[in-house]
Amino acid sequence: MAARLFAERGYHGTSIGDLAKALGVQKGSLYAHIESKQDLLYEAMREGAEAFHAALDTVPDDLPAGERIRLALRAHLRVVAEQLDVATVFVREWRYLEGDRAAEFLAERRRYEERFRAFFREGRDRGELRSDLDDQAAALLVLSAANWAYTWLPAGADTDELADRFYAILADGIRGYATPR
Amino acid sequence: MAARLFAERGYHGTSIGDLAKALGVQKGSLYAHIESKQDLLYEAMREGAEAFHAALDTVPDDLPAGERIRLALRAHLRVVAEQLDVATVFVREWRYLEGDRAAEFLAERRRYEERFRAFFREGRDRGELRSDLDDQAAALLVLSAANWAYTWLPAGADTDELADRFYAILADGIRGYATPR
DNA sequence: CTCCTGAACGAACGATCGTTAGTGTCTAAG
DNA sequence: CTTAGACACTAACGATCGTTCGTTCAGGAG
Repeated sequence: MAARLFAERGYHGTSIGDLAKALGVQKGSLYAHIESKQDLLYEAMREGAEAFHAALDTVPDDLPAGERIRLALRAHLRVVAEQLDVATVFVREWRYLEGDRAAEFLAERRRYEERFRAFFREGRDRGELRSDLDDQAAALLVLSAANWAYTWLPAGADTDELADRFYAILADGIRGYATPR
Repeated sequence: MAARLFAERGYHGTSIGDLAKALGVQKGSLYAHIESKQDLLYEAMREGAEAFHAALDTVPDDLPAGERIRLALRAHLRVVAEQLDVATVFVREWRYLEGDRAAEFLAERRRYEERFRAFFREGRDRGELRSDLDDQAAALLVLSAANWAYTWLPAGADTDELADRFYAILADGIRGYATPR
């Protein structure tokens, strides 16, 4: 609920009064449930972190690297489309977290991105991807597409198909067969 | 100057007092130069729009599509690294623009992204890229990497080399030569 | 029934917000 | 020398901010 307004108007652009009105309640009443506005931001961030990690957990370990990347992209985009508000807070509004909570977010995100990077690194090391693959750049490219998705993904989109289209390009590239190097 | 604080703390997280202090001036004094806080956001957005378009203008028309995409990515990342604050406002803070100015931004961005998409569409139609290329998805992938860059690009990075690394992956893909389809 | 607890209320708090107004000072053109 | 304009100052405006307070009320436990 709070995530929706934070995603819509930004953390600093959303007042306690706005949140209270959205809940049909006086603003003072909110403090029976929270200690501060920061709490609401923190809760939304936690929800996002759990959703993204849970989605990654559904990717089987015993598939080739390419398949795992494709499924990881599917999983990520699904979270964005199904929990757009929470995903938006996780990707964009987290930076208004203060103190330890900002550090906690950064650790959470680092862990998430590292799980992604591992797909590429392991895939190359096992010979399932190009032996000359720049795994850092490749991971960054995919993570960029994933992290930017909240800006354009419509709420009910077919994210599986979209992820597959991204992956097809990523897998084989855009160069024409007959194009000279 | 205003762009720096907007990028750092967000538009709503930056007060007129903050801006005045950064300029070594009393906050009332700012109103000899602007009409409202919105003006500063608008100016930063305009600066960003001009920088990105000017960068795209440096890409020659008479190169193969692949080269133009590579150079466009170079140009974009260079703007992000060299004008990080303004780029951040253009990519993230624009949404706090009100009224006509929000619409103006959207038109500006649509135009920019369309120039990018044209590289892919024309490249495929001319046979310089894969004939079965999903140009919409490919453009979205590159634009995502471009638009996300402000979150991780260090200020003095070698963006040309980075752009080339991205392009190498985009051009030939990540799949191993011996990997079965 | 009484008691306790959780939740909501309405009013108020001090702080800060963006903005305006009136005044003073410096500079450069007439 | 006078004047106009640009720019900075201080002070204050009404509005809104996040938060606290004392109170009321409903419902379940004893």
